[in-house]
Amino acid sequence: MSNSKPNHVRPDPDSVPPAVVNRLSLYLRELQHLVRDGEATTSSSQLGRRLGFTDAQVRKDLAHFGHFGHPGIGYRCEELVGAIRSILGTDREWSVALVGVGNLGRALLGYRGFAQQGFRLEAAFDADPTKIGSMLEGVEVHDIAQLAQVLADKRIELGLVAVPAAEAQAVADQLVSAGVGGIVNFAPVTLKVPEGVSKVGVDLARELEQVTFAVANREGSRVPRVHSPKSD
Amino acid sequence: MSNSKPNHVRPDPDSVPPAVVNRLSLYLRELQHLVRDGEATTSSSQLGRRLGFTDAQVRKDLAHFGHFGHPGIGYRCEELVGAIRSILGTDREWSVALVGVGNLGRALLGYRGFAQQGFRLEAAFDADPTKIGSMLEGVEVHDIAQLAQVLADKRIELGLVAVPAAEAQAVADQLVSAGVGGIVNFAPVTLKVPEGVSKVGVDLARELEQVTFAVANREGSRVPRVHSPKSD
DNA sequence: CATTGTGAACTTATTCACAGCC
DNA sequence: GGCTGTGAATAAGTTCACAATG
Repeated sequence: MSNSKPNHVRPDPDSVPPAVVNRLSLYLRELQHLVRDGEATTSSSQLGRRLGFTDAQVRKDLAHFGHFGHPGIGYRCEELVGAIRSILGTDREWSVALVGVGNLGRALLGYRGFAQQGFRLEAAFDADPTKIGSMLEGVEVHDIAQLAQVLADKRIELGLVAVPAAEAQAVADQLVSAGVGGIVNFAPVTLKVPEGVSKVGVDLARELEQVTFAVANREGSRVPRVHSPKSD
Repeated sequence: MSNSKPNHVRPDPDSVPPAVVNRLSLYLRELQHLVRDGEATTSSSQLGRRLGFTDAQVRKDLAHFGHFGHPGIGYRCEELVGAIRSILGTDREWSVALVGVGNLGRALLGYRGFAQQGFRLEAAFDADPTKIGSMLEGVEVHDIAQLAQVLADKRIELGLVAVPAAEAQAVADQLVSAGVGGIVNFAPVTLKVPEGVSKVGVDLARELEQVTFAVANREGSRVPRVHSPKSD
C-alpha cells in the first residue's frame, strides 16, 4: 500500500527553495549518523553546529514542512529521520536505470550508498556491443536501443546519465520519452529537459573548480611552484 | 613571468558568494562549448538562455571580477574563457592526489574530464596491501602511510577523498597536515577542515534525493503521457 | 542599435529575539 | 533550564531599467 498519510505539510515543490531541499538531505544524513551513534534526540543547534548552519536556519527549513520538534526536548532522531525521508520521498524504494557503462558508470553500479538510501539500480544500458548482455554488479547491461522497452517493463522512475558529453542530450531525451521523472546527469553539459522532469547535474571538474577558486584567490598571488613554508 | 598582472579584479574570495563561483564554472563550460562550435562572440542573454539565468544575472556575476564585455558586441568567447579560467585558477595545471582506490576511486582515476580542465592526478593511495604498488590508469597506488611523504615529493595541492565514510575524516586530517589547499570529498559525511582549507562535498545519494523530492511531491498531478509542446 | 555595466528597486533568504512549552 | 516555532528585522541576491558605448 502506498503511504497515504504523510504527517507533514506538502507544499508545492516549486515553492520550496532548492537550497532548503539541499540542506534537508544534509540534515537527514547527519541524523542517520546520530541514530547510528545511539543518540535519541538532537537539537537545531547541535544539527546546525555539525553542519555549519545556525540553529534558526535549521528550524526555519523544517518549518516549511510542519512541526517536528518538541519544545524543551529538541528533535527525536528517528522521528525526524522518518519525517525527512517522507518529505524527500525516500521513505520508499526507487527504481533507477543507468545509461553509460564506462568508467564512471561502472563505479555508480557498484556504489553501495545508493542501496543504503533505497535506490535500486535495476538496469544498465550501453551502445558498445562488447558490453551488451554482460552482467556488472548483478545488473544486466542492455542495448541502449532497448531503453524504452526495458524501462517500461521494469517501471524505472529515475535515470543516471554517464555517457560522453556529446551523447548526453540524446540519452536524456530517450529517458524522458521513456517516462522517467528525473535525471542525474554526470556529463559536463547542460541538459534540456521538459517541465515536469527534474534534473541534477554533477560535473566532477566543476566541483574541483569550486575548490581551486578558493585556493587560487586565497594566499598571496599565483606562485604555485614554490612549496609554501608552513611554519605552524 | 606569467605570474603577475591578472587583468581582472581579485576580490577576497570569501566576499564572493559561492553561488556566483558555481555559476562562473557553468559559464566557462558553456563558453568552451561555444568555442568548440566555432562561435567568436556571445552575449549575456545567449549565455543566460542556455543555462536558465537572466542576462542581468550573467552580467552581475562577471562584474564581481571586472569588465569583460564589449558594449554592442557582447563577449568574445576565447577572451572570456581566459578570464574565467584565470579567476577560477584553472589557467594553470593543478596536482591532485586521490585517496581510496575502490569502485569510485578507480573511476575518478580514469575520468578524462579532469585532465581536460588541467587537473593532473599524480598519486593514489589505499590501505589495502593487495592494491599498494599497482598501477591504475598510469598512476601508482601508494600505501596510505606514505601519504605525507609522497604529497610533499610531488607537491600535491588538492585531494580527492573516496574512502568509506568511517575513514573519511582521518584521511582528510592527513591531507590537511600534508598541506593540501582543498579537498573534494565523495564520502557521505560532513568533513571538518580548518580555516584556510577549502572543501566541496559530493554525495551521490544526496544528489538523487534532490530529484526524488521534486518527483515525489509532484505526484498527484500525474500527467498522462501527453505530447508536451517543445519549449526552450 | 544591440549590448554592456550598474545604481535602484525589488525579492528572497537568513538571523534575531522572544512568547510559549516541556 | 533548554528548546521550538515564528513574526519582525536584517542581509543577501536578483531583476529592472537606462545611460554609456563601440
